[in-house]
Amino acid sequence: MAGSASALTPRAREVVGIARVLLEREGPSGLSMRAIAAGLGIKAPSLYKHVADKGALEVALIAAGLEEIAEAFESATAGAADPLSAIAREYRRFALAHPHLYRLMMDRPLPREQLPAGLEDRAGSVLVAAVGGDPDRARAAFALAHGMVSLELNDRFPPGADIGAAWEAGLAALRPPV
Amino acid sequence: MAGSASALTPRAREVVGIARVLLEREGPSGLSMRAIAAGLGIKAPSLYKHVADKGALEVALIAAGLEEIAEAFESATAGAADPLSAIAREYRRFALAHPHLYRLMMDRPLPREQLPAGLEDRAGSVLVAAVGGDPDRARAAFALAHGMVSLELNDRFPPGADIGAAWEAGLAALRPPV
DNA sequence: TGCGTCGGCTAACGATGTTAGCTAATCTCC
DNA sequence: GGAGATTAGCTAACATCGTTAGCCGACGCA
Repeated sequence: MAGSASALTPRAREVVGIARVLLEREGPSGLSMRAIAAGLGIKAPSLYKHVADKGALEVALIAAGLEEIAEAFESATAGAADPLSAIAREYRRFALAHPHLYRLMMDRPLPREQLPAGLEDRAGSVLVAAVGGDPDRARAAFALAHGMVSLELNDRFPPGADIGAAWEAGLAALRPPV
Repeated sequence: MAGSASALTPRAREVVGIARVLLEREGPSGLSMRAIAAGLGIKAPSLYKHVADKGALEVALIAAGLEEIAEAFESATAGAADPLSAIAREYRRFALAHPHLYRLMMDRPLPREQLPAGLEDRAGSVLVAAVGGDPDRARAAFALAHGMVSLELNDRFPPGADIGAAWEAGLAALRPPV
């Protein structure tokens, strides 16, 4: 019985909704309990009637993000000629569209116990298939993708680097052999 | 004239030294100005006589970490038969030995202006050579390495995953062609 | 001797997450 | 319909955080 998103009361879902907007619009420093409360027209302490603490709120955001990624993977690979590239495209698109959420999701240990069961495997199994069935290659591909977007979001490549070409170089190396 | 580590006064270097110990031992939440000051037997406001603010202190830690990595790369590739594997080994070793410092270094945009000039390129050029000269492959290798250690540090691989095998799968794909 | 810089100090401010305890409204049930 | 319980808000407050202002003693040096 992990506290999954569906276990949230309607008002709690509003809280998470505002939190999401604030995080995406103003970054992590804008995600304060007082700001979230203000977005709902209430005061900060009242939030604790709906959410255990800020950590639980973040877990809800993480779970929502993971679900969006899993759905994107599933629909992108359905009948795709090159599923690995399709996944890579979706992964990068998500990270660039939601940079603060992506960091919140990835820059800390996974709170497995508090996540809906099976969520983690959903995205994983699609990737294993796309890479040809080898879980080690799938993990390398996961690392490549996470590393690429993480470095891109944190402005780690030298100015002028052709990030698309770097992606293609990595994917070409990891694409399943014919 | 970026404020490089060598531009620090001796007392400031002590401050950074305590900060490093605190960060590595207690994690980012243990890295407070008051705790650093206590480690020196003084009070927090006195720190500002030696360091501009907490951000500058973090930049000093980041610069120190980058220098250590660059040195490790250089000595590990000197005359190595398989330089790419040597770099990968050093990279992972550093990240696992200093997880909190690694996160501090990587989980944010690079403060290029405040870093000693050339520091960034030092590690980069070694990697480009190790991968066979193609900068795109070098960036993919960088992403692979950062992704692998980031996922490992954040406990992102399923329990029981053979992380060494995943590394090898990725490196094998990116190793320069004979 | 006197002046200036250096490196401490205390007091305080504003922001953060969070708790305790109150209250008004609403729901449930006899 | 009235009584009790639950819900969902509130104010006040606390500890902790980074940081600033302003004071003061010790030391170097002319």
